[in-house]
Amino acid sequence: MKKLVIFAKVFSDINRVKIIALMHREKELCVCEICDTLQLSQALVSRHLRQMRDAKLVKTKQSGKWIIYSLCENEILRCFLNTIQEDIDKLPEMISCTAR
Amino acid sequence: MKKLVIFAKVFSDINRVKIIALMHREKELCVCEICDTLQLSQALVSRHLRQMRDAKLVKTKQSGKWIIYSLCENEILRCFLNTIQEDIDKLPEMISCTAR
DNA sequence: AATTTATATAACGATATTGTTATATAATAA
DNA sequence: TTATTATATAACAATATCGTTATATAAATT
Repeated sequence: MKKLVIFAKVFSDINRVKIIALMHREKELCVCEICDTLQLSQALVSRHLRQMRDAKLVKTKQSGKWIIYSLCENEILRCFLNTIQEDIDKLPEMISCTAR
Repeated sequence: MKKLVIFAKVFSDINRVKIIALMHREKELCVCEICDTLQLSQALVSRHLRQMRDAKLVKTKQSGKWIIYSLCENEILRCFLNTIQEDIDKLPEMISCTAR
């Protein structure tokens, strides 16, 4: 129940849901790709990612100067994602990090 | 996506999740049964129920001076509930409204 | 070594949410 | 009609959250 509440908190913000949806579609993303694609400030995205990481919803790996984020495998998350399948198609087109 | 966010907001508070879990187990509840069973103040329960009603997660019917609350049928809700099946068994024993 | 680039964090004001206490409303019982 | 009971709402302080701006850190490039 506590875990559900922690996850629900993550899903209770539209920008975090967009980030999760994008991450689901693209599998792996660096921070600047999220900022550029969703048109959100770097500081905001960084903090949202931190919250998602604290909730153990995303994991990271370093690749040079980039931090690559991806979703963790999780039943609650899978269930959540099922409910927004149509919205995932409506996400903006990916703006890739060309430097990478 | 908006609907998921609205629902997630409801699920982002432990007391609301408890109310929903109890309602799932008991099907129909008046406000005082929720207060007594979960040991929460009437004003607090009343406001939580309002939020859940605004999110169209619960419906009500009047029965004399009691307002009977029950869950709406809903895919996202069903999915949420699946993730907390074990916790539902751990909920406190029902304190029924004897006057009713 | 100095600069640039990617990301994280701190500080801030604005707003939202929580739980409480007090009060209002509305149905029933006396 | 008055009192009681069930529920809703308003007002409040405490705390949390959001998005912003400014700054820190750390890797890579020059």
